[in-house]
Amino acid sequence: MEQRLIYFLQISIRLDHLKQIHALVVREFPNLVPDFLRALLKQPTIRYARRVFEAIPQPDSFLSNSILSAHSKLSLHREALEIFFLLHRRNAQVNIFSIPSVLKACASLPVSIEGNQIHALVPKLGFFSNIFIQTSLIDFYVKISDIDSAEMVFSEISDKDPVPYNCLMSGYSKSGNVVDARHLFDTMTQRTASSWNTIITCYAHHGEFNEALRLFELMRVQGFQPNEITIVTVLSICAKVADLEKGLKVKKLIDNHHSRADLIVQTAILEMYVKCGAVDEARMEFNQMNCKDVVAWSAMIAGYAQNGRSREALEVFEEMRSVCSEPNEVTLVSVLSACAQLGSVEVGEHIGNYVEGQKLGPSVYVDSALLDMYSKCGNVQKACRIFNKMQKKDLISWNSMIGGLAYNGFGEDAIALFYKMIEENQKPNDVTFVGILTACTHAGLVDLGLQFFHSMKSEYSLMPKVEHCACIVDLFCRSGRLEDAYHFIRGLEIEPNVVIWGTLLSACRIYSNFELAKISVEKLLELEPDNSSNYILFSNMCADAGQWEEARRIRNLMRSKNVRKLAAYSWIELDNTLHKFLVGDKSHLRSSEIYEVANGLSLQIKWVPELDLEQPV
DNA sequence: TTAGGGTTAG
Repeated sequence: MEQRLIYFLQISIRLDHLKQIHALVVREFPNLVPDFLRALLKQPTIRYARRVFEAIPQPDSFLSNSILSAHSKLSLHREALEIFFLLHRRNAQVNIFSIPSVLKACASLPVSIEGNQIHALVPKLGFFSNIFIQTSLIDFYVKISDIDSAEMVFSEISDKDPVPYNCLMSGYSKSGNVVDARHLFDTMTQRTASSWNTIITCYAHHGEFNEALRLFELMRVQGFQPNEITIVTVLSICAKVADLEKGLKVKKLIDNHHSRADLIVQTAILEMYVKCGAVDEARMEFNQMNCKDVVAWSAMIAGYAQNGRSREALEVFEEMRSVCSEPNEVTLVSVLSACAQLGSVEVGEHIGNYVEGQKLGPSVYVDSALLDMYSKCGNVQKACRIFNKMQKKDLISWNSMIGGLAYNGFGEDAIALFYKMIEENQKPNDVTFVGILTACTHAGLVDLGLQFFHSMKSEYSLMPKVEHCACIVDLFCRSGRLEDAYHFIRGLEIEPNVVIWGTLLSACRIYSNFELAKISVEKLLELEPDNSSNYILFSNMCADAGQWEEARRIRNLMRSKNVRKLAAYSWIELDNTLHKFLVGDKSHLRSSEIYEVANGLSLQIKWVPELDLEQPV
């Protein structure tokens, strides 16, 4: 009978059944109460377990620890803490095993006062130098960013056990102290694969990818077998540096020594392919996965979106929904990013309505992605409504809204929003300045734009990047101040890129400045000798100015380099169908209808150079 | 029954 009861407990999750068994246990088999309780220590029944436990007048320490660790494992940290302090108030048996669980709860919440109280209790309870307690204390202090206390506990350890070293090392890493983390690593006499993982992660988090990869090599030279965590860490580094060759070498290690079945490892391989631009290989990896979790689906969707293949990203999302996989915040953000790139009003509205209908809690990530999508699809009003409704805004929400207003031609609103952002104590970053400088160019506010540009360094300690300089060049060029633009370019500390010279060249065509055009085109032909538009623009200018010899020289140069002109395609979406056509294209069945709709509703028409016509200019 | 390190995003 007793065995059958325990069996029923293991398979029952319905509360009414459990209550019946509980009644039977209490009445007929009181010695089975601890077994009954332990059987309840799983996700669906843990709350009932706690009520049963609290009704036991004097639980032994084994049972108390089981309750504590079960709560801790299920991430019910607040409850674990309450149980511990209840036990302590009741003067119940608390032994050496209780402390790590409850410290883990304090570290995870995190709550520093309670953690400090437990630290103070440790000597009172007679637990002086237990390595598990000391390690948990270090971990707790690391998680509450009290590195001094972590160091103090560490200095009391006489044992050379690597785990506390790993904990403190990760503490140094998290507080940005790479030097001390490395010093600690170097002084370790006993290392484990985890020690190597911690130091490799430390360098990776601080952007020192080459040193991280060097340590990975050293780890193998010293005979340490990389585990799944090493592999995932190193694959993520290969992804960040877009080193496909190295990534493939790491992948080979898995084929030789590890099970490929690990979903996290497979997702890391997928991500490595994605970041190296090998999306088709990523898809193959994705197809090979036996089971796919939400992370794998999201990674594949983001992979297509990040590589400009938005339609495929949306197809994967549809597939995900058709197999009843529940999307999370990250999935939705990736899908919205794909819609934003697509710039399609209809698809954007469709996905936007779906996301808004998901009844998620407020999410700054999803809301920012939503407003970004709406503004990139041209619906700034809707973007503003979302932005205004957001209870919490972070830097990226502000940047998305400022950029959204600026790119849609609402320059003055974008600038007003920037002042509001400063008023609300949100510090801007370099992306914010790309937004407001763009706003100034669209609103023709040259002086204000220059003022913002100079304030980057003087007020916000931000070094202007090449994209900010390009904005200033654009600012001068749009108001016809070509000489100022050129003077500005010459004074730059950073190397001007194709955007900068290209902006100047286009302005030279508009304002017929032949001299500056010549200078710009020479730079452009150096930087991108295969771009046909530079040759064409300049040769047309030469022709306009009657400089036939120069025009011929440029065209010959273009021919000799085998540079061909790309045809400009325009496309429009109508009734969920994408219609593409060339200039003067009469072949499209509904092109007249499309023109009509486009003109009447001022729908977006984008010009995309795409096709090599294989004909000389 | 007790400790450390990893994958997806605007």
